[in-house]
Amino acid sequence: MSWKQRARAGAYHHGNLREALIQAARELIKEKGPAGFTFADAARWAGVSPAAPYRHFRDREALLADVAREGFARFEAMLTAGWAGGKPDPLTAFNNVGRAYLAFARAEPAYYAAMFESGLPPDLNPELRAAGDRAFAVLRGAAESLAANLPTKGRPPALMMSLHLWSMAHGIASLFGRGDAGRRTLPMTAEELLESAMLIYLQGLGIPQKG
Amino acid sequence: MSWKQRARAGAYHHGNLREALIQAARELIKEKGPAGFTFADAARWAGVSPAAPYRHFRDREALLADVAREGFARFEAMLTAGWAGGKPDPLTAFNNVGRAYLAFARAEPAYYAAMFESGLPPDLNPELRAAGDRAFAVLRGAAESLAANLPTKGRPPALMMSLHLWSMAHGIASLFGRGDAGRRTLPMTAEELLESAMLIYLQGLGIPQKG
DNA sequence: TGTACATCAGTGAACGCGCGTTCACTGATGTAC
DNA sequence: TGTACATCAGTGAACGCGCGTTCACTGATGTAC
Repeated sequence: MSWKQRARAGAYHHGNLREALIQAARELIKEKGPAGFTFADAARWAGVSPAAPYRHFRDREALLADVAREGFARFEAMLTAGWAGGKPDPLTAFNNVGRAYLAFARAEPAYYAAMFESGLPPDLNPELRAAGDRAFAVLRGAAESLAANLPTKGRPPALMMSLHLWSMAHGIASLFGRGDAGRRTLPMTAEELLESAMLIYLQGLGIPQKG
Repeated sequence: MSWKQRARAGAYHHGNLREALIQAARELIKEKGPAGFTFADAARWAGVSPAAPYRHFRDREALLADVAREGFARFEAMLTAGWAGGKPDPLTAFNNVGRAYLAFARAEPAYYAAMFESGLPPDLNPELRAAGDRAFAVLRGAAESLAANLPTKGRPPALMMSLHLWSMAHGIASLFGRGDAGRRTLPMTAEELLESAMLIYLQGLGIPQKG
């Protein structure tokens, strides 16, 4: 019978309020943007009193930072899956990382906004910064594998190549590939735009295209 | 003496409150982000009563949209100046458009944020949309001039090339070249990153580099 | 050139509202013995 | 296995505050004659 008592009484101790608040923030950010939610909002969404969130987060910004941190972790996982250890070949896998970037931005507009458009200064929050760096490291690893196949002469540093990929994917995602109302319409898909850019870029690097 | 009376009494009729409010919004956005200012804030900054802004803007969002619209107009002017009619040659001028993009983002973080990160849906405000299109038209014109010098065979559409430039410049500016606290540090300048990317990209298009 | 009047652009007081935050509290849970 | 106690995670009432918005108003400006 104790489980039954728990189920009834469970309303008091929420059990996992911390995660519920992050989930609430995501929901509210998706609807109204990173600026469009309040601490009280999140509490209401999670079904607790307005004082409850203070048990878990110092303030609204701390909650927002945790959403961003969690977002970077999922982002990292998605990029890693896109890379797939360089399979079937580094060139294809490199392109797949770009596609994963776009897929994440579209599927998770709330995480994306918290990560990149919330105004949180990346350099002032070490944990957040570290989470972002781990995600970027995936891009860098991919660029390094790809660079290894290039002729040494005139080869750009892998770090730079990874920053090129990051910037291009980020620009396309922010302008044309977002999952919220800020998206600009385009006479092609975001994926096609990225793929065409990568094609020309890789050609410039001297990487032979598949025929 | 009438000028003196004006100077004293001028406090009543502000004279150019509309512009003053836009200026106030820019100042406040620069400090605290697009979400970080209120209608009352702007009025206070401009030195008028909290009811005064209603004579000029329906609400906060209308003011924000006007900031963005004005921003796009200045952006367009800056890109046009960068292009400089394709002088000294289309290739150099094309790169200069990219530099102008970065320069604007760095020099005008408030405009940039209002234009691209305020959450205003671009497709729901025709005037705003038109202002953005005019700015983009500069990129497109530049890409068309550049494309005219390319071998016809395998040449990508100029529209696509201009979208590539836009996305890359935007990605770099948003991540590494912004003028506010959201900037990520980088082991090179944003300009160097853009230039290196363009170099590879143009090589991929078969455009001979200058030696 | 002067006067009367309409219009415009601001005032300032007032309001209801929701937010952030604090506080003493209490119900539920975990643990020592 | 049961009991006492400490700790934890929530309540709910309260507060001060600033915001958005309305309102009747008034000072300044422009214009007709």
